[in-house]
This record gives sequence, structure tokens and C-alpha cells, in this order.
Amino acid sequence: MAKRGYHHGNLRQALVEAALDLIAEKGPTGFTMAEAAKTAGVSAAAPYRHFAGREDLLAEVASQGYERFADVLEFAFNDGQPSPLAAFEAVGRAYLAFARKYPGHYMAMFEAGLAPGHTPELAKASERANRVLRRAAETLSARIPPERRPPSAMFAAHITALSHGIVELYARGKPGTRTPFTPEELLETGVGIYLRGLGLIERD
Amino acid sequence: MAKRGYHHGNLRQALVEAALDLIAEKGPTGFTMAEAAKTAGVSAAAPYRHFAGREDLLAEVASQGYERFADVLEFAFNDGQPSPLAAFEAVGRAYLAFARKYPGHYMAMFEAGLAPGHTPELAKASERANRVLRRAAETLSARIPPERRPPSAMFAAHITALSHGIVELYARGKPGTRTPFTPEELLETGVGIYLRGLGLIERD
DNA sequence: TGTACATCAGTGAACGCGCGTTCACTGATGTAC
DNA sequence: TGTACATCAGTGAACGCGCGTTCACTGATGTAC
Repeated sequence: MAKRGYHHGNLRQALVEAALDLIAEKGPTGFTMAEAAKTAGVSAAAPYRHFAGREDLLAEVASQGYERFADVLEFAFNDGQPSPLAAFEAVGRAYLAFARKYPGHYMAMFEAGLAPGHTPELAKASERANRVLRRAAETLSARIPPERRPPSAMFAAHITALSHGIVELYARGKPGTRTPFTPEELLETGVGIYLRGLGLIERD
Repeated sequence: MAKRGYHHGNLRQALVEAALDLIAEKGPTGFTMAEAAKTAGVSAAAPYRHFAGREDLLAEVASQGYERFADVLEFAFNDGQPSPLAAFEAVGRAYLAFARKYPGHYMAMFEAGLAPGHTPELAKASERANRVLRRAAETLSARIPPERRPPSAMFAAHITALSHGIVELYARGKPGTRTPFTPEELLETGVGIYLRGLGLIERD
């Protein structure tokens, strides 16, 4: 990754990584082209050889985030093994772990206000991640008697919303927004109660 | 609210309202002092007679938001009448209604990245709103046998996170983030399943 | 009731700043012969 | 292997812009006498 003379070598990706650091530090709107260029050790004009503009770089960051997100979730889901329930719970934990480990990606994906269709790549990547979540929900909800089964898209939306809400409200370092519970505890207990409500976990 | 000559009459509140419109339209970071002043029909320097700076105006907007939020939730809770369950569900609906009706407030409160302790007023107002939510959770959870009862702060956090997640992911006009369900449907069904999991609603 | 004066909410011009972006350029790289 | 040349990833200077904020000012308001 070291700069090697006049030509950088891999400036495009270096800019993405600079943006990730800046976004993680100051939020998606705190990130600027000029600073990303500086971080990458390059003049302010150089980024325009690789990206049409600020939004374009942001969209690339988000795209890469969704790809990694989908990878992580898919790995956690593990084709529903060893059991749909265990796999589902692993996906939930993976969601939180992703938000914690890749805050720059997460913020670019969910807090930058980019239209998901901004770029074809972005649309494709975000759809892929959603598909994994929906599949996890479908696999698990196949265990519920059909007449009591909520639509799997709704199931997935509930869990996604709960996870995202926990990340936004309780997993950030904001002083003052404190609960005595860790995000992981909150998600685990919340999902547990929810699944019990669907009859997917024994009562008590 | 009409400007009456050299002196405005109620510039402070007019600026708050201008900020609300701007925030609702372009997000908390899209709002600028200069534009708020212009919207209020006043020179760019005038706001500094009433607010120490941009952050200070933002904090005032958020404070007023939390106050109204607390009012709305308290009204919906209605001291737990006619029943703890009905009151609790009304609070959930009120949460969504608030986010929809007062987007500028909501964004200033939850998306501006203000530390809750930024201003004493802000801290006080946000605490008040949280207290209402916690009280609704406590009242309802008193119906659960103590040994199976989750801490009420956890209960409240689950519902708050679900509500916030639904607002952020599904209640905004973002094209592309579509579910076939309305935010209201999602919250109602999600909370319903959750409460069933706690044994607070009959199975089926 | 009329006048002098203190108060203070506004004005308008100015500042320094950092941003996104453009443009003519230059230095490095790779390839054809 | 050596040279000429096309390509293209960088540079650096410059632009126009809008922002947050300051400052000396001025006009309106209210009050003491």
C-alpha cells in the first residue's frame, strides 16, 4: 500500500479505505474528497481520475460494504446448519458484529442517505444482502404452521429493524444514550422473545 | 409570524421553525445558519443574537422535539388506561406518528449526532421522553410473573429499537428500500409477536 | 403628555476557510518496431 | 536490446461558492423624569 513514486499503484482502493476511516470517524457527511485524497497521500485532484465525484466514491464504499455484509451474513447462516434456529441466531449476531467491526461501511450503507439505486453495483450488492436476510427468515419460518406464519418478508423486516435500531441507539459511543445492556444482549433477548412469540422456541 | 418592520418580534422561535423545515427537507447536516436566517426573512448575522451558534440552534430544535415527543407519548399512554396492553400499543403507534408528523424534530433528535448532554435542556427533555417509554414498559410488564419478567429497561429498549429501526429503514421516502408493508403494519405485527413471546397476549 | 436616553434586536459588509471540481501540465509506464 | 511514442495517472494552481462568525453600526422600543 506504500506510495511508490509518481504513480500510486492502487489509488482507487486507497481512496476507498481513506474514506472508510474518515466516515467511521466523522460520519458520512463529515467525509470530504480533499481529506480522502490527503489521507491517501495524493493531491486533491487525483481522486477525479477514479471517481466521477464525491457521491460516486461514497457509493463505491457502500457497495463494498454491502458485498462484505452479504458475505458475513451468508457465512453466519451457513445454509441453515446446524439448525434453522441456530443459523438464524448466528445471522443476528453477525449483523451486530458487522456494524461494530466495519463502522465506516455501515454508516455509508445506512446513514449516508444514498438512494439504493444510485449505482447499478450498489443496487445489486444491497439486494444481495437483503436476499440473505430473507432466506434466513424463510428457512426458519418454514417451521411454523402455514396458517400462523407471517410473510417471510415481514419476519425479515422485523429482525432487520430491531437490529438496526439497536445499532443506531445503543451500539454507538454516544455518551448519554446508555442502557445497562450490551447491544448483543439486547438483540439476543429481543430475538428470543420474538421467536417465542412465533412458537419457534419452547415456552420457558 | 409576519415580520413587522425592523424588529422581528419572535425571531428565536421563527429560526427554530425555519430549521425544522430545512432539516426535514435536507437532513440535519444539510441545514445551515445562513439559510435558516434567510427563511426567517432576516440577515445572516441576526441568529447570533439568539443562539451561540449552529449547534446551539440545533440543540434547541432537538430539545423542543423531545418535549413534544414526551407529550405525545404521555398522551397516548394515558396513564395505562383503558388497559396496560392497549396503552402500550397506543404508545407504539404514537412513536411512529410522531416520526411521520414531525420529521424535522425526529431527525434533529436522532440523526444529528448531538450528544444528549449538549445542553441541560436537551438532557432534561430527552430524559423525560425516555421516562415515559420506560413507564409504559413497566406498567405492562408488571403483568408478567416476576420470574419470567425481563428488566423493564430492557423491555423498553427492545420496543424503542424496533420502532426506531422501522422509522429509519421503512418509513423514509428512500426509493428502493421498499417492503410491501406499511411502517404501522410492521410495528403492530412486530410488537404483537413480541408481546406474545412474553405471554402478554393469548396464543392465537 | 413630552422628551432624553439606555437598551437591544436587527443590518450589512467583511473575514478566513475549506470544499468540490476543472484544467493545462508533466512524469512514469508499457508497447510497437 | 534500444528507441519513439501513445497512454494515462498524477500535479499544482486556480475557480467560484457558501458557510459560520464577527464587528461596528443603526433603527426601534421602552422607561425615567
